[in-house]
Amino acid sequence: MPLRTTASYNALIAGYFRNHLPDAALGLFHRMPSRDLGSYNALIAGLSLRRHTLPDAAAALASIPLPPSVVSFTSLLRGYVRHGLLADAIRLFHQMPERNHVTYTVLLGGFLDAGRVNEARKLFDEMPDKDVVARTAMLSGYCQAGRITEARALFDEMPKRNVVSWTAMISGYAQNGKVILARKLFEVMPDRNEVSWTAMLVGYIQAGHVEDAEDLFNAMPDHPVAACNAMMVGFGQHGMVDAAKAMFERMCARDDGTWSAMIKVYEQNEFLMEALSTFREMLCRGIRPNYTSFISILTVCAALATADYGRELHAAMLRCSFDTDVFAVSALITMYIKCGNLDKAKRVFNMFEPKDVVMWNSMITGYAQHGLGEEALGIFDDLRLARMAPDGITYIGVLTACSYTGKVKEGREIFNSMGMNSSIRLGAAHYSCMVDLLGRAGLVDEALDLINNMPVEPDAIIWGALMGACRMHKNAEIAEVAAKKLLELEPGSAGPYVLLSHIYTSTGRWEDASDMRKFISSRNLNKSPGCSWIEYNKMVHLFTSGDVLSHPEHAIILNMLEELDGLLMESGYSADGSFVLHDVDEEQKAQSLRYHSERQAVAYGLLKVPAGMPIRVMKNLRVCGDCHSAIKLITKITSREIILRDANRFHHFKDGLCSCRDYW
DNA sequence: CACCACCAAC
Repeated sequence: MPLRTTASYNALIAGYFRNHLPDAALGLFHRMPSRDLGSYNALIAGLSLRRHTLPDAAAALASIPLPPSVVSFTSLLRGYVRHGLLADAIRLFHQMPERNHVTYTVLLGGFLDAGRVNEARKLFDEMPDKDVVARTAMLSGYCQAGRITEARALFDEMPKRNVVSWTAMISGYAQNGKVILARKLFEVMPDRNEVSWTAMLVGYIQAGHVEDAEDLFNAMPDHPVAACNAMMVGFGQHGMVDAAKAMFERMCARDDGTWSAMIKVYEQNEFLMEALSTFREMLCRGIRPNYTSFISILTVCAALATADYGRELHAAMLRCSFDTDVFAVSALITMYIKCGNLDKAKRVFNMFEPKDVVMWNSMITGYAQHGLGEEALGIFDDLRLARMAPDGITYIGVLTACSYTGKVKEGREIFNSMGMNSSIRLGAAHYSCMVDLLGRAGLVDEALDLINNMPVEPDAIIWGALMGACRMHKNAEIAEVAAKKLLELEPGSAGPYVLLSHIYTSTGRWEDASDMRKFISSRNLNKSPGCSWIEYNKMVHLFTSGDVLSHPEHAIILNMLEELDGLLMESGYSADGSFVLHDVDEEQKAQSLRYHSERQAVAYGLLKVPAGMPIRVMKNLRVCGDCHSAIKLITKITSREIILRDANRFHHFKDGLCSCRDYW
């Protein structure tokens, strides 16, 4: 048996740590015949990889029987930086007996990751001998902060540049929307590696130039996995799912990023089932999901509202220690919200520190979607107490909450306060929230006034909000104004015609209504198909409007639907026929109200979901008004609780009432 | 120790 050197043991220890086998590494460390400083350094570096073993790394450093070297200290410093413990890193840096250029560069990276660019620059200036690595780190720090002029100045000042510095500068231009400048540098750089090619490729993809990206991809000497992954994402962003899938299938060397890119492509293009099955296939092949694939799959879960699967994912995330990442936890919160589990969402939210603005927004928007105005405003107050700066999306959430709960006074105050806050740019989305708020509250004239005086061009969403308000408050005159504008902006869509005919009907203008109906049926207008689904027994059961027969258990579903009809009739319910018309845009070929997809899903839920458990139904479009009334009554007759998530919001039905208070 | 990919809210 060959004699093993201490150095080879040390290398093996480092390898075990890198491959997520800390126990094997520790075992070997304790078993090895003799240890040198390199062994202790490997141990410290390994224990610094995971956040929860950082204290062990610090203890190991303190207990080395030999005098520690710069490398020993720097390994722990790297651990602190990696896990965002910048205060500890700074403290350690100052305690260190000596520092080399690596030490400086590690801490520099810490400042840059935290966005503390000016402090990074201060440290950089204090650095005795600045090597090309430190310069490049500083340069890319400026680029990430969007300070491209300073980055370029640093680049021009550099005494020596290597391919990494060139690539950093190219990437900086590319990420800051200067793809032409990036290309110019790319053309003149002395030598390129595959990272340079990939950086340029990503520049094109982020600028939305898929064709240029494809040309560059074809010109590349070889195709690194990162470039293929980026290309897939680029295809996905342009709806080219087939191209992305072809790339995925052609690739022989896939990494975890490839899998998460494929899942992301499916998720983004609403191929939700494909996203789920791809994630499952990845697990089957024994590939550890990285946190990005968790994020994508949580987003899929949120869209499908598969609560049980979502809970499983949460458990898996905890096992992988991904619950420390803001992005992943935000996705988790949104998943719980969209699955209707607000308590759990709030608990996850409360536990996570430090929260970023997106996380606050997730929570505020979540409450708004559930029609919980008080709670949304409460979180908004907490946000301000925490001295967190709200952004434009925060206000969309808060205004939506006010709108859904009729808080006109609060909404007006908040809207006006936005104008004072110079860091918030008032966009069309904010105006549409406000138009919606005023319109729902019956202040249709004021809403029209607001539109006429707004500084940005009103879009289809704004006119649509006004139109909806007109229908709610039976204002045919303003509805016609809004419809005309809507038809200019979106000539192919059926929505405005349908709304208009509905308003004519409800205001007694029968002839106009009839003309409108004829017009709608004579033209082939865009109608999106309505569908609803329900998660049962780890499966998603999908129902489409007017088509009961495609479900394998259609016989019992039909029975249930008929039974429900009988019960509804007995309690004096009569179908509101006016919604048949309204539903032309919502339900493709709606033949009968009771075949609406949400009604089928509710029937299936009543059959399958155990008594005492709420029935959770999802719908891709806005809930039909007649179904809304029927479901209210169903909860009273059957003493069941039904939670329906439609395209806009949640409806919690219980004891014959809905949480939206019929205001939606 | 620096350059490329996979990443949350509307």
